[in-house]
Amino acid sequence: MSQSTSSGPFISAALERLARLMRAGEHLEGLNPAQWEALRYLARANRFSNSPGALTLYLGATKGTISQTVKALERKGFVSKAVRPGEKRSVALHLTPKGVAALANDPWARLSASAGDLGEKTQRRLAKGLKSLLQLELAHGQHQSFGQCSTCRFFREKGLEADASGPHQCMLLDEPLTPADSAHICVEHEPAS
Amino acid sequence: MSQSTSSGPFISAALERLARLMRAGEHLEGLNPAQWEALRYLARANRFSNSPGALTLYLGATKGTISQTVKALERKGFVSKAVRPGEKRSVALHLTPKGVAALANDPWARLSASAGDLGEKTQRRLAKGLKSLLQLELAHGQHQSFGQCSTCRFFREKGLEADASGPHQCMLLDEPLTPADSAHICVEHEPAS
DNA sequence: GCTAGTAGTAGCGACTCGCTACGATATCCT
DNA sequence: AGGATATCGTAGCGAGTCGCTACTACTAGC
Repeated sequence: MSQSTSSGPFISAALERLARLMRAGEHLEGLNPAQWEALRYLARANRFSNSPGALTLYLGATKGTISQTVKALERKGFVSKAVRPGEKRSVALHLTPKGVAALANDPWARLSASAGDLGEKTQRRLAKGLKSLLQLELAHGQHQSFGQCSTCRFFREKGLEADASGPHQCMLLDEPLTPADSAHICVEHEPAS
Repeated sequence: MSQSTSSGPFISAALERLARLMRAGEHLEGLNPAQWEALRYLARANRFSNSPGALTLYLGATKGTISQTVKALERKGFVSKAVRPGEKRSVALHLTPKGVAALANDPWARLSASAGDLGEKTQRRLAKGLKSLLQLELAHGQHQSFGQCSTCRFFREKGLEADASGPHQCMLLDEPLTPADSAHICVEHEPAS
């Protein structure tokens, strides 16, 4: 387990405080922290992943909570609902123009910018460390990884066989993938070996 | 500002999700996330910093919110209140034995342990990156740094002049500091140049 | 001693969040 | 086909967060 010279306690303390302060600064645009989280997710989710259920898995919350949050976002005009083609139980969530516009004021985007000022080497190391830590946590809690298609074990590049339907393929859902699909994150993602 | 090859977006996304999942796992021991945050702070705060006001600054919340959270912790028996000597307006908060015991099940302590498994170099780099990011964020939001005495510009080592009152001195409050005081975090902390 | 200023509390309204129960669709198994 | 079973989402409850605006109690400056 943990080592004697570990900076583990410092890491978790810094992480906790940083997250807390970001959260406290998220009462903007008429949204609250939970609603920002949902909005950011929907901006990054591909067309297989823009459902309340996927959002539930991503945030580690319960269906009821997410249902309420989505309802609030819809009422405020940041998100619209549509029936998912071929699956009448499910709902497809999309950002409205107002929702997209709101993301320009996302407090976390400012943090991204701050991170960009850090020096390239520091950034890469920080990113690597966070990735490792997140992976450990995901594994521990049995959570989905929600990565991009290109890092998924079900992703197949069509290469020369590429046709009009899209350059790549998802071997799990048996669906063609547009570049846009692949650039976003997916509920079904499983890391490639 | 941010550079073209920046991993800033990945960093903030990983940070956000990690924090969210930790938060979702914090409904334990009859406590909720806000109460855990307060409990952890009080375990780390020195005797100048165990007040509702300091907690307010640390968490970036408002006095009213903290008042409620503290009341809940007191009702549940994790925290006790006492009048602060020489300042009748203020309240000194202390963990009860039950409060100390609860921290053994702190979900974030598990993350500390996970971090300890990361490899020493990765840990140090992660810690350094987080420290830089947190400092940027603190500066941006005009927040207190809440560091340990040894890194504070008001800290003075007494060295040979040390007496029974304690080995070191706080030049701001003009108070002797025990080793325990110095090992905890302080509201009044200002980083040394 | 009067006036600011500071520490903390009280109560309101909007909201989160886990929970249980529920309706609607989908799938599986004879 | 038809019924059991599972999945997707919602409704409503209760406890609690959280920002806000008073408000009380104490302290300090002049």
